[in-house]
Amino acid sequence: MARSRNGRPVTLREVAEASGLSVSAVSMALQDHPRIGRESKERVRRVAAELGYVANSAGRALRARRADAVAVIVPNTSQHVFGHAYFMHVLTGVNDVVIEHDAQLVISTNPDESHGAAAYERVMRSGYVDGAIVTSASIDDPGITRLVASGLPVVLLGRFPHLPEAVSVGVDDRAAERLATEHLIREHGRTDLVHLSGPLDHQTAIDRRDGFLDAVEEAGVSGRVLEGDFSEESGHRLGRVLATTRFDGLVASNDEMAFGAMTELAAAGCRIPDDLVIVGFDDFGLSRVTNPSITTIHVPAESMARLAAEQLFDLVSGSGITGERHAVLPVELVPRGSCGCTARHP
Amino acid sequence: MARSRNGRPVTLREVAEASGLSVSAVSMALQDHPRIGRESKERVRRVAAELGYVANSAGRALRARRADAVAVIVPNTSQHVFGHAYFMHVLTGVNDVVIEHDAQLVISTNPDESHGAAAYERVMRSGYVDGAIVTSASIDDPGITRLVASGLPVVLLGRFPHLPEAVSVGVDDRAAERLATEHLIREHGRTDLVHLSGPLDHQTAIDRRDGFLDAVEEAGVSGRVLEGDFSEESGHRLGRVLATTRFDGLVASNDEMAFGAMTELAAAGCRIPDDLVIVGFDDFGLSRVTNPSITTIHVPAESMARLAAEQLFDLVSGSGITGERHAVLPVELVPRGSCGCTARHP
DNA sequence: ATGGTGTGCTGGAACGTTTGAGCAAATCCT
DNA sequence: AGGATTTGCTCAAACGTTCCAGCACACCAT
Repeated sequence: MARSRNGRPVTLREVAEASGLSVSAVSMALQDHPRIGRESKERVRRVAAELGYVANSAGRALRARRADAVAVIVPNTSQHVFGHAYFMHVLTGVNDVVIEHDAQLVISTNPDESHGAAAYERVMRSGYVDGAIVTSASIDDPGITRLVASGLPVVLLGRFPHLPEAVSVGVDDRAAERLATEHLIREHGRTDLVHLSGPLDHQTAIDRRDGFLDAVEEAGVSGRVLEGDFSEESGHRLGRVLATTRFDGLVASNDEMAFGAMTELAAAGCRIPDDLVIVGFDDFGLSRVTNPSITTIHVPAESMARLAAEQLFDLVSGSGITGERHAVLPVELVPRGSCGCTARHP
Repeated sequence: MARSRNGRPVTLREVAEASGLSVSAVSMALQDHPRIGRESKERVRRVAAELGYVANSAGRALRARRADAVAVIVPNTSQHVFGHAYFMHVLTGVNDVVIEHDAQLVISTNPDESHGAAAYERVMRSGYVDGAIVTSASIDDPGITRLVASGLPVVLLGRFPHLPEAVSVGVDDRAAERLATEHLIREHGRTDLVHLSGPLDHQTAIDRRDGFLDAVEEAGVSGRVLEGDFSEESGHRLGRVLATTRFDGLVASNDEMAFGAMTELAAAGCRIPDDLVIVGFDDFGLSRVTNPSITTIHVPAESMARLAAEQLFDLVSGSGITGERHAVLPVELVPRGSCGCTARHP
């Protein structure tokens, strides 16, 4: 029994009439307000269930000035940059927390950024959501800067050094890429390294490159940097370029690029991991299933997203952030076949 | 300038005061109503932009009885069944259409189904969304049945023969799996086949199994069925079982299972595609990157999702469905390395 | 008897928007 | 000139909810 006689959803007023109480009393009863009697509460709950009453979210949101919903915002600039898998992990993590808070999850992407105010700004301001989690945008995305400046509750996923006032959750990409590079140098004795970087207008790409440079500098080994765009295709392209040169270790700034380059280099006759060792970054799925599997840095995207969502709910509720304003989660190196730490599949 | 002096977002009333018109006139001006003068419209638009006015969605939804939002519902039963990649394709497709309609996209999963009314039913009834796209649920999910019965606008993704009155978009799994099986029989001369099925309380798994059986029966070759659950792990498990038996062709009902089984069988010394040919199903990403890559059936998940979203908006707007009530999209066989159609990576 | 406190409820305003009814002035038709 | 139509706007109600102020009554202490 979902809709009343007039064909519209059941309202509080109908529940009130059916239970012989006022609308206010019913509202309070359903909220378990202490000033409503035991019996009345029970009767209201029974009647509401019978009629299939569900509170209208617009009415509630209008009055209570809360939507009980948060958005995950994906600036389209990064939609191509970050592959599918990252986003899925983020969604999974955020969703868990959203469910715990009995809220709704809205996905908002930006159809075209040139077109005046970003679409996600409208979502935020319209009150359709109470706050947003923003997945890594390019370093100078004006929309993000404005969103943060507007004072609406926002938690950034990634490192945003130019927005120090914003709450963020990220990993130490620089230290991680340094770790990965040192693995190739120390454990596998490599001395002639190449780094495939992401697009250098992305903080993530910058940090990972810097970590690579830290490691080669300290170890005093050779280290070149080639800029890609985080796509498998750019890995292919750079792989073809590299096939004609000499080097013994490849540090790719994500797994897609590592895979693209690995495919090309293997096709060119390069034996992996004997002639060449490779390390990727992210561990969102791809690196585990290739052959050889790709040694990589595991980024705990789901945990990051969970934490970000928790911070966001803290922010929305007005209580302060419980954790740090700029949380940095630990990463770890996952040794696999592409550096020779585990055997190649048969 | 996003919020007015009182610290709250700018409302229609403030725009009205600032432009010397009534609230109604401003509302109408912003909707480009013919009965509002040219000059007034321009002035209102200028003032609204200056003040950073964005319509409150709760107010609008309450009055207009429309949320301008749709949900994508993922029953948690299928969250494990369908891997990450499928969902991403669905999201991408739906999102495109949602943006075209200037609407919002809500993701709704079901925290725990035993717990009375499904969570997604609440989302629908609360008016937070105008309709929903439901991704394939198990065959007897009571929540879906109730949702469809409630008369709320819903489009199902997948085949739901027991819900003939519901609008749906799917592929012909049976014909597709038959095609895949015939490929192994005709092109590769195989005569002793095994099918790894999905969980047989899912329509998709049933249809694919039936397609396999159609093909082996017609060709008069041997065909066994082993039931898995669409997970890579179940592929591993069944792969280990199969490693001790004789057969020359494997028809897996998705790519994850194909990959799991392939890994085990290769580890057991089986040469693919020489000793054994394998075909998967889905082509959501995995099958392209393994080595050997997996021959598979390409499921156009993104197109399906686009179409489903378009149907849903038709349904919501009250105009009839433009396409068929039960759309079936074509699939195609993608020959790769696991059946010997393309070379193994070097 | 009087004031004080607690309990259980009702009335009504408010949230921001849309929209039908209505109205004054301008314009048109004959 | 007189009526009909058009133009450009205003008024007020309505959407469904929450919650503050208030009221009636019962109970207690003085």
